[in-house]
Amino acid sequence: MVVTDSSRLTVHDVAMVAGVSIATVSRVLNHRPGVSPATRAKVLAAVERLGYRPDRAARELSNRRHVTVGLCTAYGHRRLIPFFMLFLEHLMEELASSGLRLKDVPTGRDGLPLEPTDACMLFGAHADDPRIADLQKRKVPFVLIGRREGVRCVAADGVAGGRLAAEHLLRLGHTNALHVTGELFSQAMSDRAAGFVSAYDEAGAPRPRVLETDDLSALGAYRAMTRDLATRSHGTHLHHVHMGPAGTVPDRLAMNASARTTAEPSGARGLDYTAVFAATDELANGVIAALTDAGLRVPSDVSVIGFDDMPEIGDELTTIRQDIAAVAKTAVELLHEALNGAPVRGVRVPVSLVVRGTTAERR
Amino acid sequence: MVVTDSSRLTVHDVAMVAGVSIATVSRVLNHRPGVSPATRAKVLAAVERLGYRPDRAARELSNRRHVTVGLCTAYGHRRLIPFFMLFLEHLMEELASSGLRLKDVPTGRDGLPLEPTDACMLFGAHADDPRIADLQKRKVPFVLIGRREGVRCVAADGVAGGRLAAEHLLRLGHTNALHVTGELFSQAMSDRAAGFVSAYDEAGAPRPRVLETDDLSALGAYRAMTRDLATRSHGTHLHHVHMGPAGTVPDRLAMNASARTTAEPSGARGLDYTAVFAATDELANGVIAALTDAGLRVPSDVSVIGFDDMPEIGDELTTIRQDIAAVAKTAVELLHEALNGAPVRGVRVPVSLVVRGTTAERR
DNA sequence: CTGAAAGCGCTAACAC
DNA sequence: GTGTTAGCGCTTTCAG
Repeated sequence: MVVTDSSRLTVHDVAMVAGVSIATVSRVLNHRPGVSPATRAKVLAAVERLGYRPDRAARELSNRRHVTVGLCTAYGHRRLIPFFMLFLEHLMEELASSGLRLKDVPTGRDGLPLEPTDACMLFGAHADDPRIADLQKRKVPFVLIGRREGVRCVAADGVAGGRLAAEHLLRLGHTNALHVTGELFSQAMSDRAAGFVSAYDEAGAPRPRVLETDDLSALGAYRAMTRDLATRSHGTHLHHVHMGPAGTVPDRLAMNASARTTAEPSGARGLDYTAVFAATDELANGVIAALTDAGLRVPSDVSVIGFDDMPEIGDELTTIRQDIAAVAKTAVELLHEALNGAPVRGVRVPVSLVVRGTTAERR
Repeated sequence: MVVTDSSRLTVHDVAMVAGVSIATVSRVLNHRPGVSPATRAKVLAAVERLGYRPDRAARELSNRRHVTVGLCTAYGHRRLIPFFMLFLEHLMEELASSGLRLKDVPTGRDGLPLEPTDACMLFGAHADDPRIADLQKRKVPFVLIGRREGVRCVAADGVAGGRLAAEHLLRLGHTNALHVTGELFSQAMSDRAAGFVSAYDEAGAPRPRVLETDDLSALGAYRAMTRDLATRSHGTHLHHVHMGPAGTVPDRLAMNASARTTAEPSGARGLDYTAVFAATDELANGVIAALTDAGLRVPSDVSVIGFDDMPEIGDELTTIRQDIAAVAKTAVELLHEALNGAPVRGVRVPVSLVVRGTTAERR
């Protein structure tokens, strides 16, 4: 009935190709010391050539000591953020196939795991996240998915992404833009905003207004946009942008980001922008819906660009793609380094612009 | 003799306690034929007494004649539906610990896996889903997460859930209710609606109006509600409810569900309802946001009840809880039955009412 | 430094 | 019916 998968690559295949024993292959794969650089290279070459991926189940079974790694994330919102789920899938895959066992421990309101774990993956750290100090004090090895001086961390390059978005928009003639984002309190959000805004500054274009929402869902963006649209169309009342706690936002952003009004009339309906950069694809979705419901067309009236390149968001959205697989892979490498007490390092994964149908030249 | 690691219970322990061999234990655990009822009972007793749980990794490794089970779901929306992700987690856990390997094969626009798999888990089947016939024709063992005469299926009892919601609302005096739901084309949605509506019918209360949205997200509900609120407040134009293809919706629902207007003035702002039953918690979230943005208070002006009891949705929502773990567990059992060619059966998992803060007595 | 061999916990031939 | 035994793919002593 069921066909056996005889084509499964094993350590034996790799050992054979590399001309070594399976034990050596295993050593190399587990970054174990005591293998000559030459043999190591041979093994890695064989792995590469064969496209070998260790079997997760076998690894788990063999590894007697299970390192459980806890997931520290914002309280109660895990499954509500699709991007996070997507990333998590990659992370679990990487973790599992590197022999580690991800334990999905419940986290308290402070975002820390309620049960003790051998290590931690930290998500969405704030500028002054207390969790980091806590983890350091308790000497729990951890890696931060994000960016932070002096801690082991990895993330997509938000600043570069914001820049790419700005350059794309400017190239299309959108000298007046709006930036819709989550709370700038978050490092990821403020990086993206910083890159975007500074590119506009450097181009000598008016500094984009920043519209923050505390709800990262499409609905959150929709509500914020709709409110903003209503306020703006009256042309008088300035929308109040809620900023994070003082000091957590880069100065260049904190200074009356919302208080500027463009002198020249631009865009449809007297809007002060002709393009929107949303900090995530999901936010972009909400932005587009709000724009559409307000009778504006995308991209002919307003261009919209997102960030992440979530596959589910649709195949029309112009966005900044981040290499989720690479981030996850790096995160796991860093975790191993943490477990082995290697020196701390942070890595930023490059992003790229994906032009699709929601951006167009300014009319 | 093999001395077992004190920390881990194994088949050996069970075999020892039951006074049989490990092979027999394995047979019992895998519902394999050829074990006398007496021995089977002894083994099960031992398992029970020891609290033994088979090791997932070992099972997977040993079961190398992999049965890959594909996931057939709506195209491109997987991660966008939190509830689905939650269910999936349970399902994967069950599948893995029963030795099956869930292969997350990409599905085509028709919802069928693009790569051949040994079996399938089918999600969200429609009344006349072509995928079912296709699977049957190709003789691929499958189980449907949903409800459908004549196929192996399991789901929470939507009809009973709708009923519970109605009874709760009626008990609070809400004789006029609105039902916000996804496309009734979906069996789950129409079951919930049917239970809800028929309970109102039987109570002699006005039949609740049904508001459908093709977007199951909170944003979808928000937009639908907001549009409805705007239309209704003028008190003239009747909102057009889009119904699924003819014949797919129970007659009792299809008949001008939206064409009735209550004679008596009820609720705030001349709304024709004082309570809303949302077909999912996520929809409920959108409904609450829309109500709130329209200046209505929940629950003092309008009561809202959801369905699913998603942990992330917040701890304030009154809802109908479904036992996700039980559904997942049953799904896997059914899949094994399918693999073994056992007779087809369908199971409905009971649901329960969870009263929290979004419902209150009608004023 | 590298290889041979003994399992990790479980399933499934194959014997009895 | 039930027990024996040989692996599943990998890690890891322990020799060489």
